[in-house]
Amino acid sequence: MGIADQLAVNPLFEGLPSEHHQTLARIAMTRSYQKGQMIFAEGDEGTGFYIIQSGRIKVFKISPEGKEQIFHIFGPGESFGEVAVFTGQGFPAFADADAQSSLLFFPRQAFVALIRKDSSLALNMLAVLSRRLQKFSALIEDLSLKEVPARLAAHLLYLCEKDLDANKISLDISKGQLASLLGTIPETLSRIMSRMSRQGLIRMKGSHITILDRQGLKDIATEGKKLT
Amino acid sequence: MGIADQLAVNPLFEGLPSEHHQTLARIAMTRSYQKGQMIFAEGDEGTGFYIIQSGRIKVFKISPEGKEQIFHIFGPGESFGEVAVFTGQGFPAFADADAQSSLLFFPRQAFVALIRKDSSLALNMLAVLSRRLQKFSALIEDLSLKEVPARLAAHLLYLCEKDLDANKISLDISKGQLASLLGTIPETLSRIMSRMSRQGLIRMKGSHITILDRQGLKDIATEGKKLT
DNA sequence: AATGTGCTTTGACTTAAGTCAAGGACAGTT
DNA sequence: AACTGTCCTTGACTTAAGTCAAAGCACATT
Repeated sequence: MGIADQLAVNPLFEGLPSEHHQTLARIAMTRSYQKGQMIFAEGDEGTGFYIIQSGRIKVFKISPEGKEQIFHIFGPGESFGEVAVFTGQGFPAFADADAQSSLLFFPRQAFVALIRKDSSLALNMLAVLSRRLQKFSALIEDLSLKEVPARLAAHLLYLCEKDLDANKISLDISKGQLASLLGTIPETLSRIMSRMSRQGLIRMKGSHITILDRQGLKDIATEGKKLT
Repeated sequence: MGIADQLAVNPLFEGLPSEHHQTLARIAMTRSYQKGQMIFAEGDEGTGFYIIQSGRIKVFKISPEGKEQIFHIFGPGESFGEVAVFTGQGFPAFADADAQSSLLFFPRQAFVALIRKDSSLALNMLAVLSRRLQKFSALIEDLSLKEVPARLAAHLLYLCEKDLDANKISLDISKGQLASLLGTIPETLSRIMSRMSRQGLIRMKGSHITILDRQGLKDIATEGKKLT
């Protein structure tokens, strides 16, 4: 499949005339990254943004003490780094490859020129950024208003819905990373998961989790219901 | 000053041809709100967005237990509620008037039609949303990676820079609201402020704060330095 | 089968921050 | 000047979650 065809099915570019996909494909540059390799650092000049062809990218921040908060883990078809393109300031976070990855890089100048010509592209971009803003709202809400069990419960339900709709989840990230995504540390996550198991809410076997009591999890996630 | 003239100096609309300011002025509707009056609730359908002419608007979420996290307090010239316009989903948070306010409301349909015609408007909107995304990143970082003294120190330094550059700050919001903006509660904020006073970092008199040791605050805000 | 390396779990302890409850301070009103 | 409501502060206590340290597991390699 050519690059233009990949772009045609991306939310950012869908609905655009196909000659624009051609143009986009021409300005895009393919870049490969090893697992663990850094893509950009916080504060780096934002010279463009990325779309993931394959692999997985982690976007995160680090505290002075070295603790890491993962903002998002992006997979194939998703884009990241757009914010710096439009603010003109540096990247607001770090990004590195969580696995061997292949990315498309869109240089800022060329992309802005394109967006100026095609308002559908602009609207698509606005939709993508708006949705990201919504996700961030949810994350802020969770971090400040809910405790860890609620965040975990919500996340498990989310995974369950988006993946296969059954009650089985298989984590594709390590529990340490999940902890960081939830704004906590592995020890705390581990303890809470075993409490949930003990109460019959979930069953755990390695990276395989089965949801046993969906309603119970919902109560913890949304109502103020406590995990004893 | 006519509405079109106000719009001309707004970041969202600057640089646009003046006939567009006329058009925008025509689709905008003026709305007034009493202090404490709700503008929209979380989940409400996003039929448009707002620009503040005068007054002050609070955007926030509420936990099931009733605790409130303020996301942002917007003042004259700032806009809010744009996200719902582009996602098509409901508003992701609550908004109410923190003081008697006068707003301009831009209905979604008409605005999207306009943005479709003028890519400069789209780019301005992208810049505004991107900047908001950056702010959210900072808030997430603070909430999950820093403790309250660091957040407070950072906020005081921020206020000091944006307002008059002297070392005097006068809070224009209540300390209770400041607590919520920092993701904590009034009691905790109060204790930390008095610790900072005791250590000679700041002087406090009502809603007037003087920064005595800028470097000391910086150390607490950015380095992992503790407040004893 | 044995070794090692990197996750994950568990336990004992510490700590930051929240809760509850009681005073103060202050501004506006009568 | 006394009253009232609101906001702010302080104190004693509780609790969620982080730290540190030690096993335990699991999987890959030799």
